[in-house]
Amino acid sequence: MARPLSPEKRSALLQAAIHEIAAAGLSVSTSRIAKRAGVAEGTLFTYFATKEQLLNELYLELKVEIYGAIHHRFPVKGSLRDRAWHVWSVSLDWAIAYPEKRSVSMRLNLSEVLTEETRAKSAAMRGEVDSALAGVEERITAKGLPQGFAGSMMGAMQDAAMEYIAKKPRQRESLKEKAFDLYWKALS
Amino acid sequence: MARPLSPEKRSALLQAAIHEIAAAGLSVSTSRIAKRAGVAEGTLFTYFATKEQLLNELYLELKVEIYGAIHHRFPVKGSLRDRAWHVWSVSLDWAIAYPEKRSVSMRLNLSEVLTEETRAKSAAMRGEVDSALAGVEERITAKGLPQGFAGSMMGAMQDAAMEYIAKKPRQRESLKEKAFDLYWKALS
Amino acid sequence: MARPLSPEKRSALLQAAIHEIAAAGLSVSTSRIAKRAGVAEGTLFTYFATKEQLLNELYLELKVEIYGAIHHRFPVKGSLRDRAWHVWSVSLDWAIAYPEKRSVSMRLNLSEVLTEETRAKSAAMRGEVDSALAGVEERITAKGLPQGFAGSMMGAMQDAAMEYIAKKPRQRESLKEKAFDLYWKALS
Amino acid sequence: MARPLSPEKRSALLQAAIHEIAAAGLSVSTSRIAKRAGVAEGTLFTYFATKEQLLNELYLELKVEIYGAIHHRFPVKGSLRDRAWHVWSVSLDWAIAYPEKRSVSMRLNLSEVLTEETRAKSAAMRGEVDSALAGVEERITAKGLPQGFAGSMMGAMQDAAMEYIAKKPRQRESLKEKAFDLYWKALS
DNA sequence: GATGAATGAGGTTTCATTCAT
DNA sequence: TATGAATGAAACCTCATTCAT
Repeated sequence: MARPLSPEKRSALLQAAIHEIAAAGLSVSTSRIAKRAGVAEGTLFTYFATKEQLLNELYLELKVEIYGAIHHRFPVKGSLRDRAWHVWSVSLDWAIAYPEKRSVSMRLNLSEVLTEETRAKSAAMRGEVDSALAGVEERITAKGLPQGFAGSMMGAMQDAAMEYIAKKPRQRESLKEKAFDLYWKALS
Repeated sequence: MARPLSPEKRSALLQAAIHEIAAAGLSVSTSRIAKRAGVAEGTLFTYFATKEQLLNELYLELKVEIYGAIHHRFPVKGSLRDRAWHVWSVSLDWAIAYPEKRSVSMRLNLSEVLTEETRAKSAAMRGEVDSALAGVEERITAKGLPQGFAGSMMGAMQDAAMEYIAKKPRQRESLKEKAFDLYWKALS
Repeated sequence: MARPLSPEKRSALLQAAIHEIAAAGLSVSTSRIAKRAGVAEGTLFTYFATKEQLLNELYLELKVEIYGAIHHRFPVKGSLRDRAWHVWSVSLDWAIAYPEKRSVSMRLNLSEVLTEETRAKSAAMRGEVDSALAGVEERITAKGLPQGFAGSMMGAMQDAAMEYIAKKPRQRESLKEKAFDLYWKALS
Repeated sequence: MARPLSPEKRSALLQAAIHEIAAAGLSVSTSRIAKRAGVAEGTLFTYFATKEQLLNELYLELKVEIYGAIHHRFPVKGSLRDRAWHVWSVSLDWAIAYPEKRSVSMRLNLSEVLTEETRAKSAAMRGEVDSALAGVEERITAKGLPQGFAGSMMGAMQDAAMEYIAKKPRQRESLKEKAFDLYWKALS
């Protein structure tokens, strides 16, 4: 093998894509991404066959990252509330720590570039988390709401929380907890 | 001015933009929009100076529409819960009735094309609704959460509800109510 | 209609394509063609949707031209030899007069860009000429050679003649006649 | 020189070029040729400095092959007709046996990639054959046609014959002979 | 005002060639 | 020598916008 594909370059390209997309949307040019990554225009295409592929891989990379963080030190034996809190806390922390990644993830999710395959893989990852919070779903379904609603609701409430935490980063922990309390109360 | 600008054409253009953007994203070409509206490419630019302006006006139009719907038959003298329910119900109905408009609105909101001015106007309209639900915000702030959080939370929870109502349209009213119950419980 | 598509521009583009392709092959860039035609790069694509389409239309245009020339003053009542001579003479004159067109026509014919449709249309035009020379084909088939061979042979012998006429333009008429004599002798 | 250039690889590259060019034209990428030859992209350039050089060498290789076949068992002492028949027969057989090579040879001949040097070398080879058929040329020049015309005419008539032999391979020998008869009659 | 041809900058992608390994 | 990643020029085509009609 002459020169192996460099994982650093691949990372640099994905990272560059994150910055550029967060700043200017999914319509950023591949040449800007390449330039920011410090590689030639053509090089981008030795790592990702098309722009669309780059975007799909980027989305999965982000999902792997967030779900990986959730799985890390997951309180398997904790109470239901403990487990829900873990998911809430970790994913909110991630969104706060990496606002660009969160922005890119949301944009991709709303876009038309994600393939069925990508969506399926992403759903599979989400499924693992959902099953870890099975009890929450049960409470929801007991109320006559559909399976999965609790998860969506958490995502939705986190979006709301994010907005305010971004404005007042100092009160971060306090806001995180208070918003979670609301969430938990709704389910109880 | 020989022939005045025709309101019908303006509407047709906005309507066409909604269809096209919902189907293919904000990157649809102005020529597609014009074609769908049944006018010439150039005509679009006599109604909107630039594509960006078209998009901004479209966003405001959508906001005017939804807030107008909310104001219509608003139960000014109703209980706080009644008023909250009215907002919840009307906006959810609108989102269900016009999924394309909702999609376009969300896309625009996440994009970089909205000007400060547009965002400000939109916020002003939202403010009117918020003040109609002043009591809700008070409850929230009493808990130490920031002003506006209740509104964001409603939007977020509606997004979650939407997703499921779209899947099971028959249970629409039931789901709407149950999801609202959760919302209300969180605030109580 | 705002500004109608200008036949002059279309012609200029086709003419420019002829010059450029004759000089540098089918791989000339659309931008060179546009530049030579004196129009903007993008304009080429308002006249021809793709480069491939430009090439196909160009081929047909050339075929129409040559077959049109053959049909003009065709000696319908002349002897078989007269008619064969007419075809021979006119097509050779055309090739001599427009060496670039001839070159482009040959290149296109050997290329992979011509669609089935284009080939079919071209064959239909050729068919008309063939039937005007029906007697020639009969002689050929009587010898056990396949239908169409006489036509191909004429084309082939003209190619050979062309080469030398190009070198000695002064002897043009003489060479034309002598080469035709060879052709006619082969068939007699 | 540690490892000498491998003749097998050189051959494989030329062979691969033939297949690819016959299928997709002279614009095939060097990387496709290399892949088909089973070598790395870069390796192609240790055997041929540029793509242009590869093409020129390929053309000469094909010419060497065909003229070599003609020289093989050439009936030096045969009658003029015998010698002409030998050339006719061998070259037509070759074209039938290797349609891809024939196609590539024609494409290269019509292209702009052949250098003066290549054309000169090719002409020199052709010259040898021509002189072996000196008598034929004499007949032609006696008629007032230029030196070389007989050879060109043979090529041209072979092209015509090829077309039909390809369609009816079974009648190959018969068609070969009949077409040669026409050729010979024209010259007599 | 309405039309749609004209414009040319800019987008994605390909490719011959170089060069680190 | 062989490899294939790296390069960046150049290709085809799209598009927002202008402007002659």
